[in-house]
Amino acid sequence: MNPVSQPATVADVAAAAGVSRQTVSNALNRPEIVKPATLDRVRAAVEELGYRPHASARRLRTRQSSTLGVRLPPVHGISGAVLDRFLHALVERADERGMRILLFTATDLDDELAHMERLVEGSDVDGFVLTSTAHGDPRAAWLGERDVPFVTFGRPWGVPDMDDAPHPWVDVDGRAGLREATAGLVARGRRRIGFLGWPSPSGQGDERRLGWRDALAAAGLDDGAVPLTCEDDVTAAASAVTRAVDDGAAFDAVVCASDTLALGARFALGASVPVVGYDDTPVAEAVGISSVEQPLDAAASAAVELLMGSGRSVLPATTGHRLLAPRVVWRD
Amino acid sequence: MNPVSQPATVADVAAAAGVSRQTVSNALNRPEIVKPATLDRVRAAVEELGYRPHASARRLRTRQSSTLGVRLPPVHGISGAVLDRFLHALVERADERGMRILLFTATDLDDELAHMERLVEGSDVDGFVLTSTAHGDPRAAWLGERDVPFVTFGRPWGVPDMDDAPHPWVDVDGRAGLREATAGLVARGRRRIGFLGWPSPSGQGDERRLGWRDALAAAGLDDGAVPLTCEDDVTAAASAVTRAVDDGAAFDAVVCASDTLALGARFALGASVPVVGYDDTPVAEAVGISSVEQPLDAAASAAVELLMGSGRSVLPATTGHRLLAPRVVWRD
DNA sequence: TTGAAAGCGGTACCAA
DNA sequence: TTGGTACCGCTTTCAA
Repeated sequence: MNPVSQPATVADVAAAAGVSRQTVSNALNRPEIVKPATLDRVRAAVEELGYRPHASARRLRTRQSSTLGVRLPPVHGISGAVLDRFLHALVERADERGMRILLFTATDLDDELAHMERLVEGSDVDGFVLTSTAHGDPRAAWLGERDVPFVTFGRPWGVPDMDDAPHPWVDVDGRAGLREATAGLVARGRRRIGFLGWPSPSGQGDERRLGWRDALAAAGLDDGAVPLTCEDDVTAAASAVTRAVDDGAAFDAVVCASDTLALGARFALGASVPVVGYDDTPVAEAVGISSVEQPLDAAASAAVELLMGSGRSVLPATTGHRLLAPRVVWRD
Repeated sequence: MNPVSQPATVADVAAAAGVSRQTVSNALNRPEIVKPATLDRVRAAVEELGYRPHASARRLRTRQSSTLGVRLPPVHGISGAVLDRFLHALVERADERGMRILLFTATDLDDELAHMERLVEGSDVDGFVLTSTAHGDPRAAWLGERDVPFVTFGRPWGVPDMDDAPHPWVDVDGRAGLREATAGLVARGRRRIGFLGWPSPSGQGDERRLGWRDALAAAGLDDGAVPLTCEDDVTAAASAVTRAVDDGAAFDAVVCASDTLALGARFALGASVPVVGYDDTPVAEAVGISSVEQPLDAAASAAVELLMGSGRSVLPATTGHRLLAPRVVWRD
């Protein structure tokens, strides 16, 4: 294998193996229809010449890009690591199926649509993995009209029946996560467990609050429990908690809708009052705050599965969804 | 423009405009050699048919993938946001030059080489942007041997003369950053400014420590100033600082090699002693710690420029480098 | 099971 | 300035 010469083509391999180009192609793509002896010869030639199929040539012919488009969202804040880890897992899971991840960015929804249009019409991608969708998301409509396969990481908040959503989605069950977190605190002897979340309406935030309520109700502790809310900001969170305490609230634990909020709560309450955050970001780990960890690897797997079934190419637009259970990482 | 019919090809456009396929191609790629009237007809036809060039077909013919490969590094703790923001900027800057970013992951260096080999040999990428290189990095050698263009974000630590490195690189001048941070503290009246960094040898860490020393020396404050070191971990950092204080150190400020360390220092010293971190991660912002911010957008621009010059295609392996000055984000 | 030929959608080259 | 033709590397179709 000579690293400096021209890359080998099927023709070179065919010549070396003493077969036709077609047989080489078959040997690579449908080995079961090629006679074993021939297969061996071809494989030896491939090895010897260091042959690799030319991706663009194959894509031109097969009309498949074997590529998924993913938008890299603009801001990230403290929870940016979540998308990061999801993306990492996605690249790996996609790679296992012979798919690659192409990134794009956009300044706003219009710009994003324009980018997606370019990618689709240039046959650069076979589909998309979108993050965070809201009701009436124009991207979903646009893709749906054109039968471009896609899956969202995040429920399509606002559709009447999420079990019958217009497109496939994967999400993490934040309600279950906060239920588990709250129940865990109850099991640790806590009785006055507060919740700090975002102002309603907020799809994920409201779900998480419900999980807290579920657990309180199950433990018979929900008398007069009032959720606190503030923007997703450490300082705002600390103020909100401090204010509540000044007003007479006596928390012996707080569960939060995010690690940002949890960090604020921790600052307000000190280390003696356990706090549970959400997303298990590096900050939570660094500071020693318990947190609800999203199963991002499983989410990536599910996204790929919804898009590709069990095969190696993207299926025509499908439906279906997966709601994955997170787990609490305790750091007590 | 009918969204459901088959995508238009050059032949369709040519027929509609009453010209040859070649003229269509020229109109798109070298409009200056086409007669204005013809150009208009072609453009009208393109518009009407909603024509988009097929990216793979073009790439097959031109033998350019117009794609750069970027490895998504595995985990990245609290400073993961840095790479995230760099990546975001890179996608944007690359897009402006008609380049796209393809991601790959790898479990270790061997795996990474294998991935890179696949991408290069399948003509999937024209080059790479690598993050964090060390002396004798096998990737650099491998790419160099094959004349695959690449640029690293991070200096090639360990080469004898970085101004004459074997490959182009972009980096941020951490020494200047810590110099500025330390000088800023001096200007704010601080006199006993400590440094908390990583154990030597550490390319970036050692540079940052030098910046601290530079500023102390310039202010005549370097008598007996001893740097503290520990692993990049909040708890370890807090312990290291606490231990130093117990041993008699009387810091009235501390500059750190990372936000992680800064967070630990803040925990150990409280908010009354100013602390400066590095990377300006969301955590620093959230907690209100000053921090040295890397100019990631400029770094991405520089990376693209080193790879592509001012044109729209990747140049053959070049050399050259850019050392960018960071700035301190003060949060006092 | 293997081979020959056609074509995927563009662009390079050269002649008109 | 424009058009004709070959051809990039691969896979599909059809015949042998």
